Amino acid sequence: MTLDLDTPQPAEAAADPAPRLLHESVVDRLRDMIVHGELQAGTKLNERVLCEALGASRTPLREALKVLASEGLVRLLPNRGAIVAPLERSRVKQIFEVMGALEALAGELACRNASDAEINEIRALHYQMLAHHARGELAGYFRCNQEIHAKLMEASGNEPLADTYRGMNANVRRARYMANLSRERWDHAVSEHQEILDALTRRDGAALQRILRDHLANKLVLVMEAMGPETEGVAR
Amino acid sequence: MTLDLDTPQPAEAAADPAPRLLHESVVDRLRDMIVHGELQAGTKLNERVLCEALGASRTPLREALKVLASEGLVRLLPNRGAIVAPLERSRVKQIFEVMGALEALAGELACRNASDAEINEIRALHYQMLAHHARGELAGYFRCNQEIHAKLMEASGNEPLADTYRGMNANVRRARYMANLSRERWDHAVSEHQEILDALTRRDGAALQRILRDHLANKLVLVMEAMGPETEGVAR
DNA sequence: ACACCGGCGTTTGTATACAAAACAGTTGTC
DNA sequence: GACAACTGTTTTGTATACAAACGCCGGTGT
Repeated sequence: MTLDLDTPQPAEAAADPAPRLLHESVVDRLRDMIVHGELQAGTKLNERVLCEALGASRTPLREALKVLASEGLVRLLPNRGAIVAPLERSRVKQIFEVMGALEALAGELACRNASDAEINEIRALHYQMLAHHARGELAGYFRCNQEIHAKLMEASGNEPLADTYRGMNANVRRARYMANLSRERWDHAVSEHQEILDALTRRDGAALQRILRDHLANKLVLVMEAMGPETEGVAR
Repeated sequence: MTLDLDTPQPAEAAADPAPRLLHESVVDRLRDMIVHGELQAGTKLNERVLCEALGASRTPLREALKVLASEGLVRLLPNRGAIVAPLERSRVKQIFEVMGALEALAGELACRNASDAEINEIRALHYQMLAHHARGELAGYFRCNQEIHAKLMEASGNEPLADTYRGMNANVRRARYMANLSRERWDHAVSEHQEILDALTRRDGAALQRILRDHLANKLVLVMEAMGPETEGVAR
């Protein structure tokens, strides 16, 4: 199947055509495919196949693979091509540790720097998430959840922080999808999100830090359970 | 199923020549040149010139530029080539904020996970650094300083953390060199390092976190002074 | 004189070509 | 019958070729 890469870019104002680099489009598309599980951990990335699938030639594709490798999503095996990076259990744990620190910092900064409009946007997403939760719509819930955390990062006003968080998140999002929430766990996560929103509204940075750290620690437990006792990705 | 404790790859024994990818060598060389100031912020990166200088052809060079761009060291201007990423004042500040959080986490983890041998290695570097300080050798002092912080990251046992820190550090190291230490400031930095070593020796994670955060905050003040009131990098 | 326009050289973006390395299937030998 | 070496094929790693975009410079018109 052919994948439409050359989107007409409806984003920017009509003035600037915003010439996106081809390899960036390829990076984004491949990252999505990996994060969303279309390309599973360990699968071999055959250049010819991907070139045809993405409608690009080898040069931008290989540039994209190098970038994804530097992000940790792809592993380059010298003279043997590339595979989707395996998700090792220990590595996921370590990434969660880092993400915890990053989110805590973001919470502190957001309490200082966020505009009221940004907080209200997060509030809106929060209620949207509650709606999904009430209906038991897991996919929608996850989407809102991710968006809330992304917005929080944005609201911190620290771009390198948000970028770094995004990169880490891409590495573990595959695993996050695996976590199967019991109703009880799910309810608990939602209540934590309520606390997050409250602390942010009060602009209580210290409290928000603590909650965010706990929230992520709890999430880690779920993911670790879901990943099972052994490493998920194929190591070779 | 069986627990494969025996890793299929018996680590990097001396036997394996470890075939490094060409583009990785190029990335490392270019990164060094940027970090050490041979390539100053804003300078145009002409592909042909760099190809000749590095003895590689355009393909691996361009792959390297894409990777460096994803690290934030290079800025790609569509259809207009690449330049060394400018160092904006606000961005340096933000990166320091993130590095502070990362170092604090590393300190906490290192107090839990570091082996005595690792701590002793850091102690050795610390005394080496004191020697440079006593002789007023700024370059040697900086080198030891960087190594101590890198070792601390390593001792945390969290590889993604160390990698992220390295990436951030590469972005601001150019600025760090600019900081001109008065004797007083320098002495203070050294005394902070003494506190760092003490807390690590006591494995007092909470204290180490606090010290590391302060240490980096103080460093930021120096760097900001050195950078002057305006952005340093050429922004065009 | 100044502003606008078109040609020309340079540089980038992309595609393709070539060579070396790895994998698989086969065959020969022990 | 099994193991090892060989060869054909595929796939990667690198280099080069081609086309479009950009910027500069001179010319021309007002």
